Amino acid sequence: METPLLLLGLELRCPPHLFNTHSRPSSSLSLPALSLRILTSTAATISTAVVESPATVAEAPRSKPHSNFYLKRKSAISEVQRSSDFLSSLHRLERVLKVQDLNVILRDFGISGRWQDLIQLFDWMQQHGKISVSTYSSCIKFVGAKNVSKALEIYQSIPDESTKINVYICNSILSCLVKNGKLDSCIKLFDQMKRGGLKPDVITYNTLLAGCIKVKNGYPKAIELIGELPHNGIQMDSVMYGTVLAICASNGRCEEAENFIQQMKVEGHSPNIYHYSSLLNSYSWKGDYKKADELMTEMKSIGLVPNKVMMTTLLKVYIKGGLFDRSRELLSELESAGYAENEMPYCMLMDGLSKAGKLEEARSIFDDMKGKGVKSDGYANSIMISALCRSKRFEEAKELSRDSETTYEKCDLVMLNTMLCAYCRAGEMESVMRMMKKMDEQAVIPDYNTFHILIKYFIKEKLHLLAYQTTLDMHSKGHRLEEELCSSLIYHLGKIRAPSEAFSVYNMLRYSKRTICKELHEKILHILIRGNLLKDAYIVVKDNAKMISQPTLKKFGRAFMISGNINLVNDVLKVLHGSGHKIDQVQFEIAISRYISQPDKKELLLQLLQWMPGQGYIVDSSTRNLILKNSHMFGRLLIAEILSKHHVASRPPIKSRSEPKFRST
DNA sequence: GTAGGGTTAG
Repeated sequence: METPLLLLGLELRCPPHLFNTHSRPSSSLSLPALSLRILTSTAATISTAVVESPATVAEAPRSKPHSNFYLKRKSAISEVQRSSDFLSSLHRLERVLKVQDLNVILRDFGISGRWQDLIQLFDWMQQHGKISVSTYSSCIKFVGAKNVSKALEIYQSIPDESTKINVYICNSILSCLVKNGKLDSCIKLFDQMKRGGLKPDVITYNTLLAGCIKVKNGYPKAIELIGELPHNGIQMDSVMYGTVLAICASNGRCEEAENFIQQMKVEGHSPNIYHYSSLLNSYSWKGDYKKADELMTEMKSIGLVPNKVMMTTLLKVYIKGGLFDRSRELLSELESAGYAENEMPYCMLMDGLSKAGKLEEARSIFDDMKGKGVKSDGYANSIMISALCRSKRFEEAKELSRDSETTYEKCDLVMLNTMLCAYCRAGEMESVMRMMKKMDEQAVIPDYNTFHILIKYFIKEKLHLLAYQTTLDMHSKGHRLEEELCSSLIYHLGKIRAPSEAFSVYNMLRYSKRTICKELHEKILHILIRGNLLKDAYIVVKDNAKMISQPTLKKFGRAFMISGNINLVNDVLKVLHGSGHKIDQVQFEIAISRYISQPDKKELLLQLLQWMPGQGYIVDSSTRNLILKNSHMFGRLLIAEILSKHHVASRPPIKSRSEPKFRST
């Protein structure tokens, strides 16, 4: 709910024209970026020199006594920080405190979580014109950690266009968006900033890249961003290689990860434990334990000691590679190193074993873990419940769910879903309802899985209308519907004579932009015809005629001729014919007799009769007689003229006259 | 006087 609102908010609050300024940042403002670039891209000797000089400058004042004014400012800062009514202290010390002093206080408020004070101070600084670039960047950083839209509001409130494209401020707001998982809006804003004249630096790009790590489609986006670097004169640094490697790893691109490691070595950066961790993680996708072992050897040879993350990741590789004996050994190593104090590595192994069909071995890890008193938040139980369900041991799964409910007060969505699933599979209606109530009470927002589990269960319990309601709910919450489940629901709704509900499910599926299987059109068509929802049936036919079988089209055509909306009869016939379907005589007969019984539709009858010969159709003799008998209603002359065309058309063409010769005898 | 990186079970 919050996401779309926020995204919309961004667009509303950042109309493009605000960014279309052509002002450029002053040269002094881009200096920090320049010095960073020097720091990161030059040889170690130079960078040492650059780093050392500010350090000596900073130490210099210590030998000299501080000026009176400096000491006054210092004490003013701490007075405001400690004051119970800081606004009045501020008012009193207004003349002493410089902008940078206020910034110090602002950051202090941010670090100690005094949000209200931070906002008040920021407002005060704005009102008194004591505001700088640092004020904005710090304020956005701290506010954004709690409230992104407020941070965006602050960013948008910056009156000066050139300040708005200050790289520090831009990095700060972009980082806020990334940290809140709003990569799309982040990229949008970034593009606007660039158009406004922002000169992004290495940190800007790294911030954006960090946003690509855990999103789907993050890899191509990252590659695109990396492609922009040369154009902006930016060299990748060690941190950026770390980010990029993490992206490769989370997308299973191990070859690309290897290439980046190679490239960074060539550029003179030596990989650290983070770089190696990501490379190792990239091997976990295919469970490439051979490469993982080689990597561990290389890493140790250059003196890096594997840490908890590294060893846990290695465990993941072994599990994925199906090396369960070595996984158990490694788990023991983690235990003795003190790296298995929480349930995570046990969970990984249990899950891997259960997915490999080794339920008993998973169970033994689970019991082992419980016996050791490993700290658990309930995930281990949840994995075990899933494992039991996977092996269709629903009674045990249900028992363990009960157990989890009493042991763990707090349940997250995944745990709730797992228990819900267990109760559904075991057919425990009461418990299912209890879980739903629990979710409601804890204000847990159901996800795709929750809906899927419930719908499947309701269908199983023949609560088809409830399943339908839940599907509507699922759809309205923006979740993708699954075809197989919908198809089953459509079938059952058809059976219980709920054709409009069935059609609504069909439409939700159809308009969620996916290609759906051919049989579904046919299935819904039968339901609609049986339910006499012929106008809806017509829509299905019109859009999918090519995918529907001839007998079903025929069935539809006849049903429509008999009781479909008379004004649509000609359209239906044209659509059927246009799809390549050969309309049979019976359909024309029914249509025409209906027209005759409703003289006010005579125009439609004339249109139909005029249309038929051109498509190779003629009326049969009984229909012809019927028309002639009623021709006074249409004008005898006109009817005679039209029917004469039917007569001509009824004669076989010259070519086919010779056919009987071949066919007979 | 401001901004940036790695692993994790369901």
